[in-house]
Parts: sequence; C-alpha cells; structure tokens
Amino acid sequence: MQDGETLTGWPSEVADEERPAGSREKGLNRALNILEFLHANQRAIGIGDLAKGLNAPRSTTYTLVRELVEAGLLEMAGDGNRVYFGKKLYLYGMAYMRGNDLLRRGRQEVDTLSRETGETSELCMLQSGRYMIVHSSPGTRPFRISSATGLQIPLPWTASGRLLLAGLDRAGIEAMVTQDDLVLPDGRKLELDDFIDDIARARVTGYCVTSGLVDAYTKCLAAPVFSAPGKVEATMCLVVPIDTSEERTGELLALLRERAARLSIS
Amino acid sequence: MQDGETLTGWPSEVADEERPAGSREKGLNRALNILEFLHANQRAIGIGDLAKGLNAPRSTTYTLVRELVEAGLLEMAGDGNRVYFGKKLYLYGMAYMRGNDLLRRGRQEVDTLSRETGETSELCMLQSGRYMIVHSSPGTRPFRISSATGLQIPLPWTASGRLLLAGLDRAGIEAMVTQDDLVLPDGRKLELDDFIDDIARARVTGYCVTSGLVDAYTKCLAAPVFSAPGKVEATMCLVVPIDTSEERTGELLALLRERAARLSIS
DNA sequence: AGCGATTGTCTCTTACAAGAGACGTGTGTA
DNA sequence: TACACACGTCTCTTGTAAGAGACAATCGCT
Repeated sequence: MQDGETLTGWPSEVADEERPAGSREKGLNRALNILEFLHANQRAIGIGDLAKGLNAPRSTTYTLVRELVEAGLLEMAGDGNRVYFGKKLYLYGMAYMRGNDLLRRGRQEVDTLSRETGETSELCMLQSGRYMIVHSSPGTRPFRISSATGLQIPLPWTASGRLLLAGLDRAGIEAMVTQDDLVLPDGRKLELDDFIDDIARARVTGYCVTSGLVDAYTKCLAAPVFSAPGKVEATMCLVVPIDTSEERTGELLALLRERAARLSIS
Repeated sequence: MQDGETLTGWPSEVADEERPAGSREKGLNRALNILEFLHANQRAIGIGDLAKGLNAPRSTTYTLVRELVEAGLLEMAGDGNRVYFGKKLYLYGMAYMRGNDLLRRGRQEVDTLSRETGETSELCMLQSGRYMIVHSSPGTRPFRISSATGLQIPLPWTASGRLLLAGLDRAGIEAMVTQDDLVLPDGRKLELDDFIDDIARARVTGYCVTSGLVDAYTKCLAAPVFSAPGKVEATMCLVVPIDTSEERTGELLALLRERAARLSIS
C-alpha cells in the first residue's frame, strides 16, 4: 500500500462469492475482478496491491495485468508500476453509448433537466439485478448532492428501485432483494411487504417519491422510462432537499414525468 | 449469418496472430477477441456468428458470452440471441475519461475548435503502437469528412502520425511501421526515409500538414499535445478540403497550434 | 552498512477449463 | 412430411494455464 489508506469500498462480490477452498480461479474471472476493483477504487493501483486486494497470487496477477495492458484494457499509470483503465475501455464504452439510443438521449434529458431545475438529476438502470446510477448531472445548488456514476445501491433504498421492479411479480421481486438490502444506512429495517406495496403503488401512479431514505436530508423523485409497454428500462430521478415545498415538489415531479415519458417513445 | 451480408472489417490481428496449430486458446484471449470483434463490427452479433467469425468452438463461445453477460461487459441485444457491449464497459470507459485529464479537456477543445471553425476536428493518440482517433467532432460543412472514433490507421498515412513519433529515434520509428503501413490506400508507396524526414521536420516546426494522403480530397493539419517536454502524448488535428486557400490554412493552423499548446500545459 | 519489504521474472506441477461432439429443439423451405 | 440448418445445453478428456515458490534487484528505513 503506497499510502497509509486502507482499501475502502471493497466490493464483497469481488472477493468472496462462494469460495470452495483455496481452489484455482479462472483467468477471465481474475481479470474481471481486476476491472471491478479498479472501478471501486477509482484510481490507479499498484500490481502488488491489486494482488493483495483481490487475494490473487502475485505471479498470476502480473501475467494478467501484462495481458490486459497489451490488449489496451489497462494502462500503466504515469509513475510506473500502477495500472488503471485503458483507452480500449473508453472506446468500448463510447461504442456502447452510440449503440444505445436510450442512454444517449437519456444523458441529454438528464443534463437538460438539471440545468433547468438547478437540482441534481440522474438516469438509473438495473445492472445485473442491482440499482445503478448510469449518468448524473450535479445541479447548481451551493451544496450539491452528488453520487458517483456506477455506484450500485440496494434497490429498496431508492425511489427508482421501486419503479424498476414494477414489471415483476412477488417472486421476482423477492429474488432481487436480500435481507441486507432491506436495512437502511441508518440501521432502520424495511419490511419486505411494505416494499412490495410501494412497488405496486408506484406501478399504478407512474412515479415514486421517497423521503429521508438513504440520508435524512434528501427527497428523491423518480419517474419510469419504458422500453415497451409495462417494461421499465430505466428511471429518471431528481434528488432534492427534504424540505422542498409541496408545491415545488409537485412542479418538479410533473416536469420529470413529462421528460421521462418523452424518453419512453422509443 | 442472419442477413446475407458478409462480416466486413475482419481485424486480422484478432483471428490469426501466430497460430501454432489448432491448439487451445486461453479464455481471456477469446474474451478479448469477442470485444474486439464487436468493436470492429459496431453492432450486436449472434453467438453463432461470433464463434464463426473468431474461429472459436461454439461451446466455448456460449460459455464465455454467458460469463461476460453476467459480468455486465456484454448485454443480450433486444431481439434475443445477439450480444453487444454492456453497461459495465460504459462505466469503465467513463471512469477512464474522468481519470484522464488530457482526454477530458481534449474532447472539449476539439468540440470547441470544430464549432468555431466549422471544420472536422479530431483528437488522436497512440494505442499500442497504432494511430487512433480518440474523439472526433464532425464540423458543419455540407459534406462532412467523418471517421469513426476508435478507428486504427497506419501511422504514415496521417499528419498526426508524424507528430506522434516525433519523440522516437530511427530504430524506434522503424519498429512502429510495417511495410504494409507505407502503402497508401490508392496504392502509392511511401519511402521509409521520406517518412522519417517528415517526422524530423515535424519535430522542429511543431506542426505537420499533409495533403491528399488517405484520400485525394482532404488536407490534414495536426499539432502536438505534450505531456512532458519532448513527449508527444496526443495530437489535435483539423481535416479540411484540399483546396482550402493558403491564407485560411495558415489561420486554421495558428488556431490549432494555440489550442494544442493550451492542452499541453498539464 | 544492515535489515525488511516490495518488485519483477522465472520454473515446474497439477487442477481444471477449453474444446470435441452428441443431443433435443425450433425454424425455414422444398 | 422430410430435410437441412441453426440454436442452446450437456458430458467427458486432456492440454495447459493458474498458482506456489524461489530468485535477484531495488527501495526505504534506522
């Protein structure tokens, strides 16, 4: 470890999953873990630290990193022995965006919305069963509420989560949330049944508002983006201070729903 | 093959390289080839076609695709059995951009420059020894000269190529170009010595202009972006009609060099 | 200088993933 | 109805890549 800092944000999915023993691990998985680890830490990491952080043998890690660097998925960072994402990933990412109308237009709508309202606005999607902020535009308030794009958050913590699951039946929903997901950051525990009720309500009303869920100061307004009738592909949401007036909340919600609906005509 | 179309743009690096025999291939490499293949074709591809296109066994391809989809690097495209890039790649790509000042600022400069001049403007870098368009902004002419980002082009075909190699000695340059690279699209053959002279001249003057190299109708103006004194990290370039007047060319070049210099202060 | 920790490379073994191929199903067409 | 061809899944074998560990070189500390 170059600095005293411990490696925070260790994604539990990366390291453990079901681990039969100290058995061998496939190279591809190791490589995927490396990418995930770099993403979680958002900075260049030394190869040794990478091996430590992932419980991977040093020799293997060196080999993999070399291959990934040659392929252009990783690059050696300036000072010499640290690695971070490479140009190839940037290119693939741009290709994804080009090939994905919804994402491309969604980013624009979110940027516009946050400029018009001054509030933080986000585009969210499901990513392998978890809620994910795909694009976020910070807004102009003196104290911004910002969250990193790519952050994965338990579905029950968010308004968007309630909408994203609106297409599923009870069994489907249960399969998507673990017991841990129902525990909020401040320790409160949600009831699964309440959550399912929320989802049903969100499906009917076509929007969802939550207050003080992930933290005590914010309210979250979300509206669904449909890729097909009944199929929620994404959500747009606004993150506003919890003391925002009823009236303004109503205005914002109407605007948000209009924009989300516009995105849906795909 | 779903449609009658043949798979064009088969990247020769992907399929052959040195192939000892019908020997086994590492899973990671196969996966990297899949990504490269999708990038070359810029569209969703069926798993069967993927296997064909990469000379990979069908069973292996199914397994790999499943793993990559689970990891989020790939996604099943709408209709069911085709795959394309996934959200994870988008996120990694954005992380790369965030972590890379030069790229982030370079994109902005390029966009600005193309808006101000109305000409096509590009940001170029070296990517594992090849010239690559990292970002491109189309300009406002009725007939646009556009090239896909991520396209890899032989270094001797471009003005930027001459600048990107400005930091290398003769041996270094020779290592970067093959005989094939010296043959232009219209069949003309460049002399290696002429190319090396061009590079030396570009190093001294701090810019490079080429006319009618990749095609007969365009002129290419390029200026270097330095990451350290003498180290060319990228180039900005303008693609203009070949009959652009001396005077306007001079103006554009001056503007281009100013902007590239601004990027260099890093 | 003396010590411990880290870095990058290399060798050798064996656990296991890549691949061949069979199977059942679905789809288009003659 | 029969045929040819794709798709998706499964099983079994064996070639090989993951991993353990040794090594020299370098770094940072006292």
